[in-house]
This record gives sequence, C-alpha cells and structure tokens, in this order.
Amino acid sequence: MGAEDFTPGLNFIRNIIENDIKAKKNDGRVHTRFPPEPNGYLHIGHAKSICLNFGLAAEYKGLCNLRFDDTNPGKEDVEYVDSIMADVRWLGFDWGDRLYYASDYFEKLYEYALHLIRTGKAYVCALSADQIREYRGTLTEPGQDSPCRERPVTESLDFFQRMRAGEFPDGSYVLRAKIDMASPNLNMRDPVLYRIRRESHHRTGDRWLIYPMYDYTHPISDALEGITHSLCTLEFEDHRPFYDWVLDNLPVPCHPQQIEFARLNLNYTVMSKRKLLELVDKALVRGWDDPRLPTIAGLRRRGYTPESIRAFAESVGVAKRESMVDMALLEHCLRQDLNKRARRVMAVLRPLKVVISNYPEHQVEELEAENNPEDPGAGTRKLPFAREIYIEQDDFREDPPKKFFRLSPGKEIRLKHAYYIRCDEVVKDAKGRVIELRCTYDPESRGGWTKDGRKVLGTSHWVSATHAVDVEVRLYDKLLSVPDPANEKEEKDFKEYLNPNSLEILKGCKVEPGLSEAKPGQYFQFLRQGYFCIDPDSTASIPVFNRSVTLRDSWAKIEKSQQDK
RNA sequence: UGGGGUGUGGCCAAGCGGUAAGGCAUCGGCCUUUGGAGCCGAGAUUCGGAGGUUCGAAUCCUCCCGCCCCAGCCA
Repeated sequence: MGAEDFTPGLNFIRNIIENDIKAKKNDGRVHTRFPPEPNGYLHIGHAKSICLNFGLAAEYKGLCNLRFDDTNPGKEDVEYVDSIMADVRWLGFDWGDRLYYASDYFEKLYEYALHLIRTGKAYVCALSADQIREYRGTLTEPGQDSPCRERPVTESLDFFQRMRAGEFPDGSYVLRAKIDMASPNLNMRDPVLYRIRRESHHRTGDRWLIYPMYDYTHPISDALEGITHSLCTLEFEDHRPFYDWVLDNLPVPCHPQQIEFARLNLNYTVMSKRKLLELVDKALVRGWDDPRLPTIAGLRRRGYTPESIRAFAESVGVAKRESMVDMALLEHCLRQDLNKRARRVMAVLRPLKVVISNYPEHQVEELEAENNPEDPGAGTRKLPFAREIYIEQDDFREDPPKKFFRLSPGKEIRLKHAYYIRCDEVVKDAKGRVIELRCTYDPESRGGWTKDGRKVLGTSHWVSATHAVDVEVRLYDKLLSVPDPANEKEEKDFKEYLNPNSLEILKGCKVEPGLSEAKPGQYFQFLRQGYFCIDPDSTASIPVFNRSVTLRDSWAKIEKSQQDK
C-alpha cells in the first residue's frame, strides 16, 4: 500500500492486450517473459521491463517466464545469471517453475534449422564476415546474392551437420536464411542463423560448436514457451519482420506478437552496460552495487525499496517515444514509500556541542519520542537528555540571514521532543570558528511546549553528547554533473562529466543510542535530513549509514533564492 | 539520399472526431513539536509547422520540419 496505491495508467500495450482478450486471441491468455542476456548486472532500465512483463501477466491473470538469452557464450557467465535471479526476486517477482534458458533449446533450434534448409529457406554460406558485409549492400543500395545462395539442399544439409560435428574452423561457414538481398530492411538480407564458435558455454560446456543467433533464437523460444506478447525495446522494431518470418516458416506451436516500447532513460546517470562496466572496471565506483549506480544492486544498497522501484516503473509509463525521465521522480517514489514506514530517529551529521548551563550537571532524563508521526502504531521510544548535547552545525548561525528560523545568539528554538533552549554565548577557537554554544533551557518547556503559548520558529534535532554513538555516514549525490552528456555542446567522454562530489564520507557523526542496533534491511528517517540505511561495510564498532535520499528541503530553496538575488 | 519509428506545458504521459486526464518539477497559500509529511490553488486559448475535410480536429487527409533506430558471424 502507499507507494502503489493508485490505479495503473493506460498505455498502448494494455490497449493491445485488452483488445486481444476481447477478440479471444490466444484463448484470452496473457503470457510474457523477461529475457535478459546474462552478460551484466541488471539496472533500473531492466526494472522497467521486469515490472512491465511480470506486472502485465499478474494484472491479466497470466504468466511470466524468466528466460536467459544465452546464445553468445563468450560474453556470458553464471555470476550474471545468479545476480539477475536475485535482483528479479528482490524486486518482488516470481517466475515459479518457469525458469528457462535459450540454451535449453539448442537441440530443437538445430532441428528447426534443418527444417529451414530442407524447405529451401536456409543455406550454408562460405563467405567471410567481411564479404558478407560487402555483399549486404548499404542503407541505400541493395545487396548481392551470395555465391552459395543456390547451394543444393542436400549439400547445405551435409555442411550444416558437419559444422556441428566440428569439421570446420571457426568463422569458415555460417547458416543463413534465404530471404531477399534487396530488401530495404537490412535484417531481411539473408541474415545469419548460426555461426561456428569453439567457445565453452556456461551451461552446455563444450557440447556445441555452433551457436544460434538472437534473431533466430528469440521467436522460436517465445513460441516454444507459448508466449503471447513478446515485449522488447524500440531498436528491435526493424527485426520484427524477421521474427515473423521465422515463425511463419517453421512448424512452431504458436506465433507470439512482438511489441516494442521505449527503453528507460534517466538523467544524471549512465545506463548502458558498456559504461557501467567501464566505471566498475576502472574502479571509478566501488563495484556493481555502488550506491551511486542505477543498478538494481546499487539501488538496493543505497536504500531503495522494491516497492518504490515498482511504483516508479508504473509511474514513468510505457510508450514508444524516446524520453529522458527526471531522477527527481525516482527520488519522489522512494520518499513517498519511506515516509509511511521509516522509523524517525535523530542523528547529528556535523556536530556542534551545546552546553546547557542551567541544566543540573549529572542529571539525565528520559524523554519520550514518537517513532513515526505517519504511523501511530510504530510506538514511541525513550531518549536520554543531559547537560551536554550536539546539534547540527547548520542549525546555528551567528549572523542569521532573513527567514533563518534556527538558533542564533539570543534566539530560542525547540529541541525536538525535549525543551526550548536559548543561545547565550558563542565559544570560538583560535581561528574564530564556532566550537561550542552555551545555552539555557526553559524547564517549563519539557516535551516541547510552554504554558504561556509562546512560539518558537525552529525545531532542531539533537543527541545527548554522553549517550550518542559514533557512526560513519555516506552522502551520495548525482553520478553525473550534467543531465545528459549527449546534449552537451562539446562532445566529451562521459567520464568527463562524472560528478566529483558524488560521494561524501562523514566520520564522527553522532546518532541516538538505539541506532547501534540498526540492521541491514531497516529503513530510517534521520529527522529533517533524509532517509538512511545500514551499509554492509558496517562493523560492530562503527556502523556505516548510507543516505538513500534527502528530504525535500524548503529552507535550501529559500536560501538559494536569497543568494540568487 | 533506403527502410522503420516518433513529435501533447520544464520532465514523463493519457487522449482514438465533440471542444487538453494524471504524476514529477516549479510557483503561491494553509497547516505543522521534522522549514518533513499533508491540504488547497496556479499555470498548454493549445497538442512540431502549414494547408485541407468537418457544424466541430491533438485526434481524419496532404505537404513540410525535427529527433531516434538499422549496414555484428552482439543481444
């Protein structure tokens, strides 16, 4: 509830599905699949596809398969299949017993290839990769037929079997579909179906020496699994005629419909596998799960919830137009989710000591504090209050600007859940930096109220100096310093636009005592600052917190507009 | 210059011939023991442009313009 408590929007895919159901197409069944290639970690863009495929299936009481498109052994690895399964599960989706691999179909794919050869729809070609490219023609000129195009069926059959048997070296022959070398669609100019590759496959080992291409494998895999709606991204639009050609020319069980939608783009970050890999390889980030990355693993570590990511995926919609979604929307989805469930706690990130001079020297009181104003069921906790406390450095200004409601000399503020304090004296070090404040408190204001109804403008969070626990806090900011490097006048490498301040590490932060027991998987709101979670780098002595997202900060806006003037 | 797509407020996105949903962001206001949250309100005389059809068009037709994708034995 909460984050996903709204009706799903309309989109063109839902329209197609609903029309299909009305028309009783596929007996009214909806069966989708999420088909990643296990050659990298999943990111938020994949999450969109996962939510779409699994979400649509659930919505129409259908099924969604998880299928690994593992037809290119050189790039793939079990490390990736494991991480992909973990990420899909974490996002909250269940493929039941429908876990498939394209490599499971290698034998059938081979049989189907034989069928194409026998029916004169495919032939073994001896042209080299370079020659094939030359023969393919260009965008504006038609291609030329391969000299092998009219190779007799029996001969292609024989050659193809010998390709499988390992009689030929890598790259010497390929199997090609026989379609139309003059087609305006390059994908129809006798596309390659099989290539010879002496490469060990992460599942089939060395059993195969020939591997089918994606364009040939995908439609057949879909058909074998009884997929009804095969959703993929826009760049495959040009491949659809071939998808249909394969299914039209083979005795497959059904003919799924390929539907293309625009992939997700998010500003201030990178989403391409190549770039993510480069950041990881060059140690520009701390790994695939670096909280600055838009990978699922990174978002998880950052403190994003599966619910917030699902809400985001629903919220961005599905359409065919290329778009760039604002990071602010993702952040909004997290805040909206966490606002309802995150326990409020007090943490002082940049401590400034405050001595309450009229508070009895060794006295300690227990003050009651609510855990979440949005959820009375979350209960309350006790907070120790004593003579020496810490407040946030930002909550004090010796020379306050207009509209600054926080502490300054002679001014009074409320300490959340505690007392009103007034600043009497500012203590500075030799360099003139403020290192301590001497304040007096109003004993009548216990709990944060006074009988005289006097109002204080500001409320600060605080922590008892003697009871606070020391922690490390990691603050994250945008990965890139510009929304979209591709839009910059000068064309530079994307790494030139990495935000140098994307990570700020704060040590010696002071948090309320209860937080020493914080566990991974728990979400907190550090009052007035943002949402935080425990990082796996935490040790028994020093907990490490990640800032998942800041709170909206209207003071920051006021301050900025004052500066702009 | 071949083919395939796509153009609705700053960012997304509904709309499918009957007179521009919604979300994010922004700006006001209310409220508040988080300058949080919440609540209320504001903003496209207009849907890439120009023509046309129609009583009526973002929706239909024509032409033009912009942007994206395609010449891997990658997916």
